[in-house]
Amino acid sequence: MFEPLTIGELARRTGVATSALRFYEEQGLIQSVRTPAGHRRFARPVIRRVAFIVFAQRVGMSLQEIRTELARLPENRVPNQEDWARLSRTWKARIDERIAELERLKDGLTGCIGCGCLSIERCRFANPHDRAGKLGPGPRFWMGRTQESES
Amino acid sequence: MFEPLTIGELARRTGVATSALRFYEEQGLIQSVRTPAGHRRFARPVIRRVAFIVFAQRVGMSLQEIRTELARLPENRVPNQEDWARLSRTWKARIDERIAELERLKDGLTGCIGCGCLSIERCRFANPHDRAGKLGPGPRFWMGRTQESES
DNA sequence: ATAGGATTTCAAGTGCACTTGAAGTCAAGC
DNA sequence: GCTTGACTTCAAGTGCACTTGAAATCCTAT
Repeated sequence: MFEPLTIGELARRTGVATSALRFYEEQGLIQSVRTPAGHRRFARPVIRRVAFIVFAQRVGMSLQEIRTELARLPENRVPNQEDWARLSRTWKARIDERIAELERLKDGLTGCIGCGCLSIERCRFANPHDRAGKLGPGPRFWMGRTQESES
Repeated sequence: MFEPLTIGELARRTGVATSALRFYEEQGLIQSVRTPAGHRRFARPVIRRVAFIVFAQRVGMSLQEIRTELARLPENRVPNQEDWARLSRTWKARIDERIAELERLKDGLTGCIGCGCLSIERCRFANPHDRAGKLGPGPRFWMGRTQESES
């Protein structure tokens, strides 16, 4: 059988720090089995899972969202190529949304800021179609900013 | 003369919370003068500045980077349309970089994850051209992940 | 047998971009 | 005069995605 990986090996193969891998496991994004001594052993398909996490983060997704997405993979067997391809397809759509948003922002840079008639209040570019996002504290990157100005 | 704005008015006109506006001022991103009573009064061009901050954040820039960018505006006079248009041009270029990166990620989703031959170690998509970014703790969104795996 | 590296857990710290709360001052309407 | 709301400062808290450090254990090589 294929040898499972130690956390150090997984770190080297994915470029993700061991501390991050432990964190991902704690958050339920990846799994491991333990040796009698309590050391983690990661099955080789975990590499791909971690790779996906890295990709998705760079697209701008939170670990929360990524967990939800990974949950769509089969649990009772090793995900095959088609499973990953299916996930990838929905993510491509998400990336396209991001790209579309960036295009809008680019236009808005001319329409709202570059020009003289700035009216950010009703600017369709700055707040494209009110994505429902987490409001509240913390970075709000990519989050639609709704009417939360105050009162 | 044009009436300056109270912090509440600026908040309403930009959709940014007063607490955030105070934070931006503290961080040197915007400025105000004070009334005899110590209340802030914002000149009207500040609206545009705040709008730019909101845009730039949605593109994925940190306040640090935005401050640097805003520093390119003239300090001794109210920025005119050409000043803003100049800033906007460089930002359009940045947005295009982001879009290009997203396109690469989209390809990588097929090349690295969707297909069967995953080799994240030397994946050109996951780590396109090693942007020098802050490494270390904190979210690393959009940051090039360099060889920081561990020894 | 022992040194050195890899691993474990757990608690606490970090950076960013804010928000929240307390305690007080100021301004406008009744 | 009094309430109401907007404003002030300052300290502390929040959410995310981790990292760092301490103290202990495990594995490997000499």
